[in-house]
Amino acid sequence: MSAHAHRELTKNQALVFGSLSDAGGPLTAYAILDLLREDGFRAPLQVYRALDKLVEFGMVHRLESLNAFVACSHKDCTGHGSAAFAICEKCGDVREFTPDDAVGLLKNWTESQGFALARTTIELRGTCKGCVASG
Amino acid sequence: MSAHAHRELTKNQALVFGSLSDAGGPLTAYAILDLLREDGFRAPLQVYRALDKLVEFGMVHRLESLNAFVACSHKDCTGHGSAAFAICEKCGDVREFTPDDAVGLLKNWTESQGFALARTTIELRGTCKGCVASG
DNA sequence: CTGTTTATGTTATGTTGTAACACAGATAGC
DNA sequence: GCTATCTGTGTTACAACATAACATAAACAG
Repeated sequence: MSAHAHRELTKNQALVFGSLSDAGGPLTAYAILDLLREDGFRAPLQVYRALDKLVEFGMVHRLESLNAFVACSHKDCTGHGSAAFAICEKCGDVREFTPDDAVGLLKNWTESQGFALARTTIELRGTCKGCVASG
Repeated sequence: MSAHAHRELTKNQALVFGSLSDAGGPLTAYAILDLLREDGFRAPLQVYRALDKLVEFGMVHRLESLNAFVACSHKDCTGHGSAAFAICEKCGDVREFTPDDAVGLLKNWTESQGFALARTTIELRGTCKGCVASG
């Protein structure tokens, strides 16, 4: 059982996380809302409030450059290092990875500047291997 | 004379770039629109179209996590490496820097995956030196 | 001088995200 | 039991960010 399940999610949080897990890729908040209308969701705030908590828990990541959200691909997201994302602009696939070496260098820079780092956003846009091959 | 000026900007592009340069920090498209109403701007598209070109030219960067835009801090932006940004959540200050070492490691990862990298987004959130000291 | 490309102006609309207020359920302390 | 508080929820309305579609004009190559 994944560490995610250790946390007691509320009903709405579980529904939203389930949508993202089932999707296997990024969804916008409004896409989630549409998926959950049959479960009683009526308004964007129901989605955004659940997403806020899930992001806080580390179970969901926000993709700033897509205005979308994705379930963390790790079994246990809490406490892992900063995530990065490779986003294919052809097929929309998103690969999460953890570039500890690159993040370490960025941390070195922030420390040298006296900048107290709270959160990193690293998003790489391009074309994935499959789409390069077929395109 | 900076390399930026080498390029012949259209009237709207020059107005938008001037706003961002004068601001010395990030502005949203609608903030730019309000600044330029006295110059005849009436609609968001006038701003977005100019921003699209300025970003394409490398003279302006988009900050994905702020939905805002900032003039490149380099004299000659064309052709320089990928930029990164340290964004202070207290005072809103944005520092642009060029972490070639970290970007190099990210490129190594993409190459090992067969991912054709087109563009990197690196945005660091936290508290700048001044705000750490005063807070 | 005509076809093409690029920039522009304008209206309307689409997409993403929050404010404000009301209510329900759990629970800790008296 | 009772009430204070905290968290989650439901709903309406709205704010903020971005683009579609269509029309006009200026620049320029052939």
